[in-house]
Amino acid sequence: MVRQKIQIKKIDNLTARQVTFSKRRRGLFKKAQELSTLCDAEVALIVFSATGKIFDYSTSSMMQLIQRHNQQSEISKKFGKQPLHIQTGSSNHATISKQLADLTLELKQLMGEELQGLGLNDLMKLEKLVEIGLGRVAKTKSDKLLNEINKLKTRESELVDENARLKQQSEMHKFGCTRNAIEQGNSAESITYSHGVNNTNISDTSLKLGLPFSNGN
Amino acid sequence: MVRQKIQIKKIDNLTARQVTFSKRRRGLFKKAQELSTLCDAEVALIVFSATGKIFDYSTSSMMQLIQRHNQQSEISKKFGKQPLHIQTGSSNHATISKQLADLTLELKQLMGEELQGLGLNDLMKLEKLVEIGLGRVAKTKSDKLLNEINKLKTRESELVDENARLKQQSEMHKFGCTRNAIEQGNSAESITYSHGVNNTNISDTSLKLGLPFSNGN
DNA sequence: AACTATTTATAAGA
DNA sequence: TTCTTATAAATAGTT
Repeated sequence: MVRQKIQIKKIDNLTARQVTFSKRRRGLFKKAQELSTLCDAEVALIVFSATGKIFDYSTSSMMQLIQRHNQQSEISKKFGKQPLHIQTGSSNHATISKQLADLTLELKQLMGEELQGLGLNDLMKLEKLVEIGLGRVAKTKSDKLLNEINKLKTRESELVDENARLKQQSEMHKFGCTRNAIEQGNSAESITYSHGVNNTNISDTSLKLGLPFSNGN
Repeated sequence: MVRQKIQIKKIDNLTARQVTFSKRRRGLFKKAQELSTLCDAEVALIVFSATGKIFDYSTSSMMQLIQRHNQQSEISKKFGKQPLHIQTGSSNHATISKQLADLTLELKQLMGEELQGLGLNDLMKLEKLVEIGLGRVAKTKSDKLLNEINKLKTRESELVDENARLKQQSEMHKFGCTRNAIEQGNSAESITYSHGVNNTNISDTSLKLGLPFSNGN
């Protein structure tokens, strides 16, 4: 663009490319700063060099920028509704950027961070959403474990009943000795004691980490 | 900067400010594009006008940019280690921006999205992390429920033992009638049947949604 | 939105 | 990298 006008295409020479990157990067960041100052705009700029080095500028902080934007437009709306996720349909850049910003704060807030700006009402709604989200994961396991508990309780009831019957029989023996001894013995044998217990076993692995996380709905 | 050099401070006149915003914004985006093309760099630029309108530019897409960066620098490193969260200590802009980008992808991936670029190895590591994260929430409840199951199992064992003893006693009665009837009767009464079962009850509320989410560690 | 006088950015060279 | 400088590009003020 100077001694000679250049084509806007990748600079072949590595050194020249690096030099130009350095120069233009600084120019870009300067312009970004000027824009935000002159026009009272919020600017976020991230540049990754070809070698992976990161440079960035943003008015306020990146989080604050995103958060501020979200506060005015998202939370009051979205927290009233249901689904937190973004729609991945649109390929429009502005939409994607906005979704990026929104999602970042949403997820942070779902994890209990960046909550300073929220009112009591928003916090209560957020709490509900977190409960729902976590509940979905937890539900499958809860259901399974509850099922096990119920099986065990049923089994216990059976055993209690049987025990009571045997005890009663025992009492009867105190007074009436062998009366009905043969039929009582048969019914007692129809229950398999240790087998039922083993059926309720759950592998240690799945319990320790809560795995696998099959869909709770 | 032209007919007269201007001060880099907020432009007072609203119309002038809006015009300047429009002009400089276009210039900024052009420069951003040129930088990325000339120097093979990744650029993400987001601008919010004072009125809240959003403008953005990014090489590839915002998500792809973030993802690509993460792929080369984050996943192989971070997925090998443990904590997913950002450290909020540093106020350095570059750090915050990078954390923002990282966190966004991390959280999406933790929720099972944006996984296209990951290799099998990364996916397995990610799966572990998801398991750990979700497991922390689920652990408290699992622990409690496991505890209940174990109580019930212990209780069942007692009942099974008692039942077996009573059954044996019953068998003895078939052949030896009331021999030892008094001492067997006493030991049977020392077990309280229905009380132990009620102690293991868990409120329906806490089970249905998996609430409250008290810390599992 | 267009024009242009000037400032600013920067390519090439040192 | 930094500086120099010739020149392209951006843009403030005006129309």
